[in-house]
Amino acid sequence: MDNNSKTLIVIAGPTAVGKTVVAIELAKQLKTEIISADSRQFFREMAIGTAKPTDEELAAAKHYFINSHSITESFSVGDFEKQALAQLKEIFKTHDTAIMVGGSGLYIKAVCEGFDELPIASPEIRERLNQEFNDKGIIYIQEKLKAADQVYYEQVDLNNPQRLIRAIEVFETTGKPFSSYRKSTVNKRPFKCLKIGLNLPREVLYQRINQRVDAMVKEGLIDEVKGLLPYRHLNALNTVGYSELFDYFDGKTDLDTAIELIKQNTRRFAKRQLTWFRKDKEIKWMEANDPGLRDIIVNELHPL
RNA sequence: GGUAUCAUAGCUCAGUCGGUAGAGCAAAGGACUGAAAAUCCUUGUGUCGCUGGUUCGAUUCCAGCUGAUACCA
Repeated sequence: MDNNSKTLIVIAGPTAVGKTVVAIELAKQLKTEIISADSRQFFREMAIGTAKPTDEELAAAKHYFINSHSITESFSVGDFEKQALAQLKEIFKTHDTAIMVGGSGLYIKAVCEGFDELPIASPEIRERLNQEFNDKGIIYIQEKLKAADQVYYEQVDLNNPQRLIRAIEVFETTGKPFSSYRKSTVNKRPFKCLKIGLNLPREVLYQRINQRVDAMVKEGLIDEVKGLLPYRHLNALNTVGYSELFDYFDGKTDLDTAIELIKQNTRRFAKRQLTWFRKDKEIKWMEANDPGLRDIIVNELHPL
C-alpha cells in the first residue's frame, strides 16, 4: 500500500478543552489507536495533577505514552520523536489512520515535522552550566555564548537562560556552534498529518480549568503531591499543580492561595499553548463543544 | 435622622497647587529545535460616581444628589 494513504489525525488545543474525549470517540469510530503528545502524562508517578485519561477511557481505546515512563528517567522531546515514530510505524502496519492527541506543541512538531540532527548534551555539562549561571549571573552566560556562537547570540532572546545554556552545551559537546545545526529541516514522514485544533471561548475555557482544578483537589491532588515531595527536584515535577503545592508544604502559602495559583498558572499555560498553536497554519480550528465534531473530523479525511 | 471621610483601570490605590491621569496585581499579545505544564519578552484597557455652578478650560474648586464606611443619635 502507498505510504501516502496513511494519515495521522492530530488533536491539539489548550488544556481542559476536551481533547481526550474527542480523541477516544474518534479512535472508536475509526477503530484505531492513540499516541499521547503530552509532556507530563507519560510519567506514571503523576496522575491526578496531569489530568490523564481515566482507566475507563484508557480501556476504551489503546493509548501509547500514558504511564509509559518514570519521573526518574530522562525522557526528552527527541526521545519522544523517535519512539512515537516507531510506534506509528507499527500502528500503520494494520491501520490507515492513527490519532495523536496532546497539548505539547513542541512534541507534536517533533512527530509531524521533526528537528534538525542535534547532539545530546551530557547532563553533567548542563548541570555545570546551570551552576555557573546561578553563581555568575546571566551576563556571564551571555558572554560565554557570544564567544561560542556569534550567530545564535544575535538571534536568541538573551534574557532566557535556558536558551543560552542549551546553545552553549551543544557547543561544548561537539565543538561546533549551535547555529550550525539549525537548518529548520522539515523531515519527510511516511504519513500525512491532519491537524485539528480544538478551542472554546476564553471565558468557557477558563471556567473549565477552574472547575477541573477543584475536582483534582477533591480527588486527592494534595496527597499525590505530598507523596512526591522526595522527588521535587526532578524536572518532571516542575509542573503546574505540583510546584504550587510544594510551596504550600514549605509553608510559603496557605492552601487556598496555592489552589488559586494552580488555577491561574493553568490559565496562563492554556494561553501559551494557544499562542504556540496559532502559529501553526496547518491547524484547522473547531469549536470543542460542537456536537457534530466527530463527524466533521471524519469528513476531513475524505474530501470530496 | 445628624456629622465626618471616601468615590479614579477588572481589583487595591497614587496623582493632577485647575490644562482630560499612572503604579502594583489581574489580564491580553508574542517568542520558543532534546528543560516545553519549562523558560523568556512586550503591552495601560479609563465618561476620574451623577447633575449643575465658577472658569478660556473642572477628574481637580464649590453646591446638590447617589452610594460606601465610621462615629453620634
